[in-house]
Amino acid sequence: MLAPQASVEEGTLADRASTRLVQAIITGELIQGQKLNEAELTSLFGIGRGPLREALRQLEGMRLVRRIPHAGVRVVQLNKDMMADLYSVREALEGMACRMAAERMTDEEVNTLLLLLGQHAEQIEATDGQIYIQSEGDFDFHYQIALGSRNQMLIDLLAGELYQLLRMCRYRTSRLASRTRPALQQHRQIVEAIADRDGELAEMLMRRHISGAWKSISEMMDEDHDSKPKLVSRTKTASGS
Amino acid sequence: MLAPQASVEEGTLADRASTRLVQAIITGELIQGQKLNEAELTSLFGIGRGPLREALRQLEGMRLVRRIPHAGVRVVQLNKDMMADLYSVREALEGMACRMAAERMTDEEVNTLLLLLGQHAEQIEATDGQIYIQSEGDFDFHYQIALGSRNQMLIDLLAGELYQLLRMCRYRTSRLASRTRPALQQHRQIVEAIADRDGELAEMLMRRHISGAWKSISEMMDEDHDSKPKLVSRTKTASGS
DNA sequence: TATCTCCAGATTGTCGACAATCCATCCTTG
DNA sequence: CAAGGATGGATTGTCGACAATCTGGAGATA
Repeated sequence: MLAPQASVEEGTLADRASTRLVQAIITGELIQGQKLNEAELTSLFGIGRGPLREALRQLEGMRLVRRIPHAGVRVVQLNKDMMADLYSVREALEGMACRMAAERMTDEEVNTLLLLLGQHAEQIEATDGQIYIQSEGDFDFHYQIALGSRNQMLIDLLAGELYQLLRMCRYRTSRLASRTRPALQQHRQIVEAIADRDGELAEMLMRRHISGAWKSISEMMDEDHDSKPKLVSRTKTASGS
Repeated sequence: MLAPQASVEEGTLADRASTRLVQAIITGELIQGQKLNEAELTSLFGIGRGPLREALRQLEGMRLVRRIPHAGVRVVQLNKDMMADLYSVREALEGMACRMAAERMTDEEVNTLLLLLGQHAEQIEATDGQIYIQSEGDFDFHYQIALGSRNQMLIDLLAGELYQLLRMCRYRTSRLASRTRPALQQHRQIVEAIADRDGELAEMLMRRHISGAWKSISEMMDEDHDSKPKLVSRTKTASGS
């Protein structure tokens, strides 16, 4: 279960609880669909219910939990439909971000991207193509491009709520996705287009990169779904409710 | 000032406070940049600080307020950059929504859209082209198209956080935007493309519609900005009681 | 006079206790 | 025995009070 002690000691208790919960949900420490009991969490975190409830409200805004009045909050269920929605939205948003980044990024930022590609290539060689996808935060390729768009709202969306959901997807599908080398190659092409200040091409390549990733993940999920009886889900995979 | 009594009596106090605050911010009852004092709001709403703080966390997630730890929350300042960002994001998102809607909407939904256009035309004639933009909620054209996309994440974004920000923009610029008739004409073309199930064209028309709207608003803001000596100050934004 | 320090008031952050609501179980009743 | 309703426990929603932090100004010192 979750470690009873927080690692950082800065910020308000609500904010700290929020980041801890985000991490716990993304890594799977908190199972999808699991009911989050306030009393348990408060005693676990050693905080009162006030800050905890504020944190939960924040998580609700990030779509990481679903809250039903008088019935508690549950960790979100990442079904295939939701992931498809996420990748579609990312395709539109990151495509735009990529075009803007090509137009607005400084040369230094482009160099940073190139450096990133080098590091990723090394990681792939060192781990034989396993953990490329796991790179996070400042080191994430897509994150850097979002920053380059200079569109704060876009940055907030891609680096905030949608990014957390994406990390959640990656954690659940990392054992499936083994297409790190083609991904790296596509990243190279994208950076090349950005370096050439070719916004149109950069957008197109990014969109293709994301839709291709989804196609690959989608297929692998189907195979995985067939082989295993899968965890407890609602009656049908179709759009619920 | 805000009315001291809530109109609806359902849901938790936090949720009710949230919707009231959203409304107050959008309509300008709460001035942009204004500091939100918890004590004032609690006595005004007749609720405790717990629910109020939860509501404020929620508003923060919608980008309607900015919170600084130990320094309180302020209503967001809608400057031109932020509005430009919003319209860019909308262009990408609504463009995609429009394409998906053309592919996925039922014929009944398309008919609903046509009906909407008729109502809007009537309103324009009745008010001589004034209040078309103000239509909201279920009756909003863009909202209906978002619903037609069948992408829940897209719907949440466009009908949720981004929609509130858009309404806020509209309230601030309604006196400027008098291009209701060309907008209606563009809406007609979009519905036509959707009815023809031509997703590509529908997307393109929607993107052009939104970017055109922004260009118009942007120019009018510049003119308005020149005529007046600016009224937004960074400090001491008179927290009038 | 300008600047620094320190204090008091105000505001935000946090906690514990109480009230309202929901859920599962058991009991009654046909 | 099945169906419906009552009941107790658990959980969420809410409030008031206390602690931590910030802000603004008064006063001292160079």
